[in-house]
Amino acid sequence: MDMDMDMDMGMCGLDELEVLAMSPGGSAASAAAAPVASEDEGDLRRGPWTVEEDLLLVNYIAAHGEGRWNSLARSAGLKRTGKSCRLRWLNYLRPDVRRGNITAEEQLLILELHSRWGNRWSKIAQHLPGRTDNEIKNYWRTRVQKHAKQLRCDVNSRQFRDVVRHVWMPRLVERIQAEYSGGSAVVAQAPAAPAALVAPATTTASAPAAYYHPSPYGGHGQSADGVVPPSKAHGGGYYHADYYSYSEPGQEPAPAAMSPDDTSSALRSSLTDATSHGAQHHYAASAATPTNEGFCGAAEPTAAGGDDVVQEEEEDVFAGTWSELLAAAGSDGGSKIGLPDFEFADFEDNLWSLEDLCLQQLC
DNA sequence: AATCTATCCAACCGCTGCTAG
DNA sequence: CCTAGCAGCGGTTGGATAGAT
Repeated sequence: MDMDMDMDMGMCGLDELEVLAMSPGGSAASAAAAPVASEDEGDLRRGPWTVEEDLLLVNYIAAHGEGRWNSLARSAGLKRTGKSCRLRWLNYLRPDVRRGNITAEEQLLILELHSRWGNRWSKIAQHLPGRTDNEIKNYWRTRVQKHAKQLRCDVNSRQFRDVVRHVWMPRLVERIQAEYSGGSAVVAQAPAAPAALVAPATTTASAPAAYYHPSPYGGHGQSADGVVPPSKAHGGGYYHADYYSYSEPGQEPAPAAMSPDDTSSALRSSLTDATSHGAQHHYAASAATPTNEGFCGAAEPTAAGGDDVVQEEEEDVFAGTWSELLAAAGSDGGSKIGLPDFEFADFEDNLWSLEDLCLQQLC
């Protein structure tokens, strides 16, 4: 786009680069590539944030709180737009932001909530403590859409939604149950401890190290546990080891579900039912409610309406085969069926391995 | 070792809705 | 009621990195 950033390697000394190597925002390379101010738009900076900027922002918010981002940016001495400050804070610097692997529970929740609300990332993120809308959006685009593509169907197509609902989500439920029964369970998925609070060498004495945690990322393939203390949730809510008991900010954590809608309780009951009756079939039954069905075809209220036509066509092409697939997934797993003509071999992610799914459920 | 490709994610942009004046 | 400013949202892009060739 118009990311006409000046590349200025000279802005960082070697010492700073060492610091930047463990700084939020990733690698030293990316930090080193941070642009100096683009001189247009009144000396406003764009591009990757530097450690110094992060500290300015964190320190200012620690002292004055969030909000009024434009004036905050000026007051903090940041040559950034308020928008940019807000984004950096919410997506990266906020102390309760959680990054790293999306757990099976989170995947399940994302799939469920997306089936209800479509690309309402912010709304979905509200139910995933510590996760940002940006991260969920990225997850969806890079992971879920990738698999839809490999299945040769539109991510919003009926076929894909059915596979998600009847095959992948039950599989995730199974996995979660296995984790529960295995003892490691969700507790192991939940962040074990807050990340070490490391302030860069350039941190001033007044820099609130408690607000500054290093990125768990190291670039590509990052896999780090989240950094959210299990009892603290995004937005001030409470996050339990059993996150199906997530309660809204301001509410006391409760042993029973206190979700704003029936999402959490539906998932929990599905899990409970599945525990005693067999995961995938029971979940599939509960997930395939008329409510969810009604969502089909309206997944993207803001998207171009032309997609519906495409989806209809896809249904014509796949309906029979997918019906068989899904029927087999929902009946006794003993029956062999003809598999639709998509490729299995490329799935490396075991959470999403269709090969695995087919072996377990269909073959 | 060099090059290519795929993946991931931070950060940007444009748009919309809200609200204060 | 109108308008400007701001906050927030969703879509998109560019760069870094890892893995494949």
